Amino acid sequence: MTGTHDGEPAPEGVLLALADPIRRQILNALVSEGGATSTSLAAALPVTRQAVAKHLAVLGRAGLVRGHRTGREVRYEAHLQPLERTTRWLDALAAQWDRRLDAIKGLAEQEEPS
Amino acid sequence: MTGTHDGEPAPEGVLLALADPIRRQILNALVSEGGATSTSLAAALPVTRQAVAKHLAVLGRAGLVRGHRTGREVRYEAHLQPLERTTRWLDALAAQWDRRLDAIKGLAEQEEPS
DNA sequence: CTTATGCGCAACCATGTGGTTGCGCATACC
DNA sequence: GGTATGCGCAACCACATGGTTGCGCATAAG
Repeated sequence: MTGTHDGEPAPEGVLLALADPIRRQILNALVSEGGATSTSLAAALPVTRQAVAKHLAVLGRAGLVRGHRTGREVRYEAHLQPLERTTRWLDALAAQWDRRLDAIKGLAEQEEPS
Repeated sequence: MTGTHDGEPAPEGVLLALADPIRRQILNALVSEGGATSTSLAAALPVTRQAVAKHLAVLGRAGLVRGHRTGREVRYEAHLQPLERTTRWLDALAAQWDRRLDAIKGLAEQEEPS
């Protein structure tokens, strides 16, 4: 029972969202400028507004971005909580695996008298 | 000049690899058992050996896994350095964005006398 | 030598993704 | 009122992904 104690449900959405450079650029712009619209974002990126909208949807599903409508505009803002949860999750995962790997290597040395 | 000082080149491969549950299971098994073959991995997973081989290729491209051939078998082992680099990278990213968001919110309060 | 096992390669398929264009609607501007 | 702007929806396209099956080859086992 080598405790796989996961606990938190593995934030796949965040990993997936962050694995794309354009999505990172968008998030970066959102953070730098404290929010923006799909149109303004598209102006600074090499893709159309529609493509940006799709990326925003992905970021939204990951909980990294939320959009508030004001009049005919929709202003998107970054929400970093999921990112921080993911950071901790990843950290824990790496640590756990590291420990397990060390344990195994320790065993190997013991049971192999050379 | 709000220093984007990236420094490290953003480990997309690792994020992408880790965003898939099966790939995580594979990596987990590799860590737990100190290495395995595509065949033995497939036996414990709901997919064929070929599918596992493809996942191993993805993990390999991310530098998370390396395979050594011994006779007719190929034993794959986990390599965690890229994972740790990614952890640090993600951590730095989150911290940076957090600081920038705080800065922006600070400004907003200042220039808006209510 | 013959058989069994483990891998790699290739074809194939369904689905998802990232991108585009075009259109219609609602809100703001004059 | 009419015009311009911002968005959402839908169709469409090319390509990547995740999966399968089938085959052939090389190494181990009998």
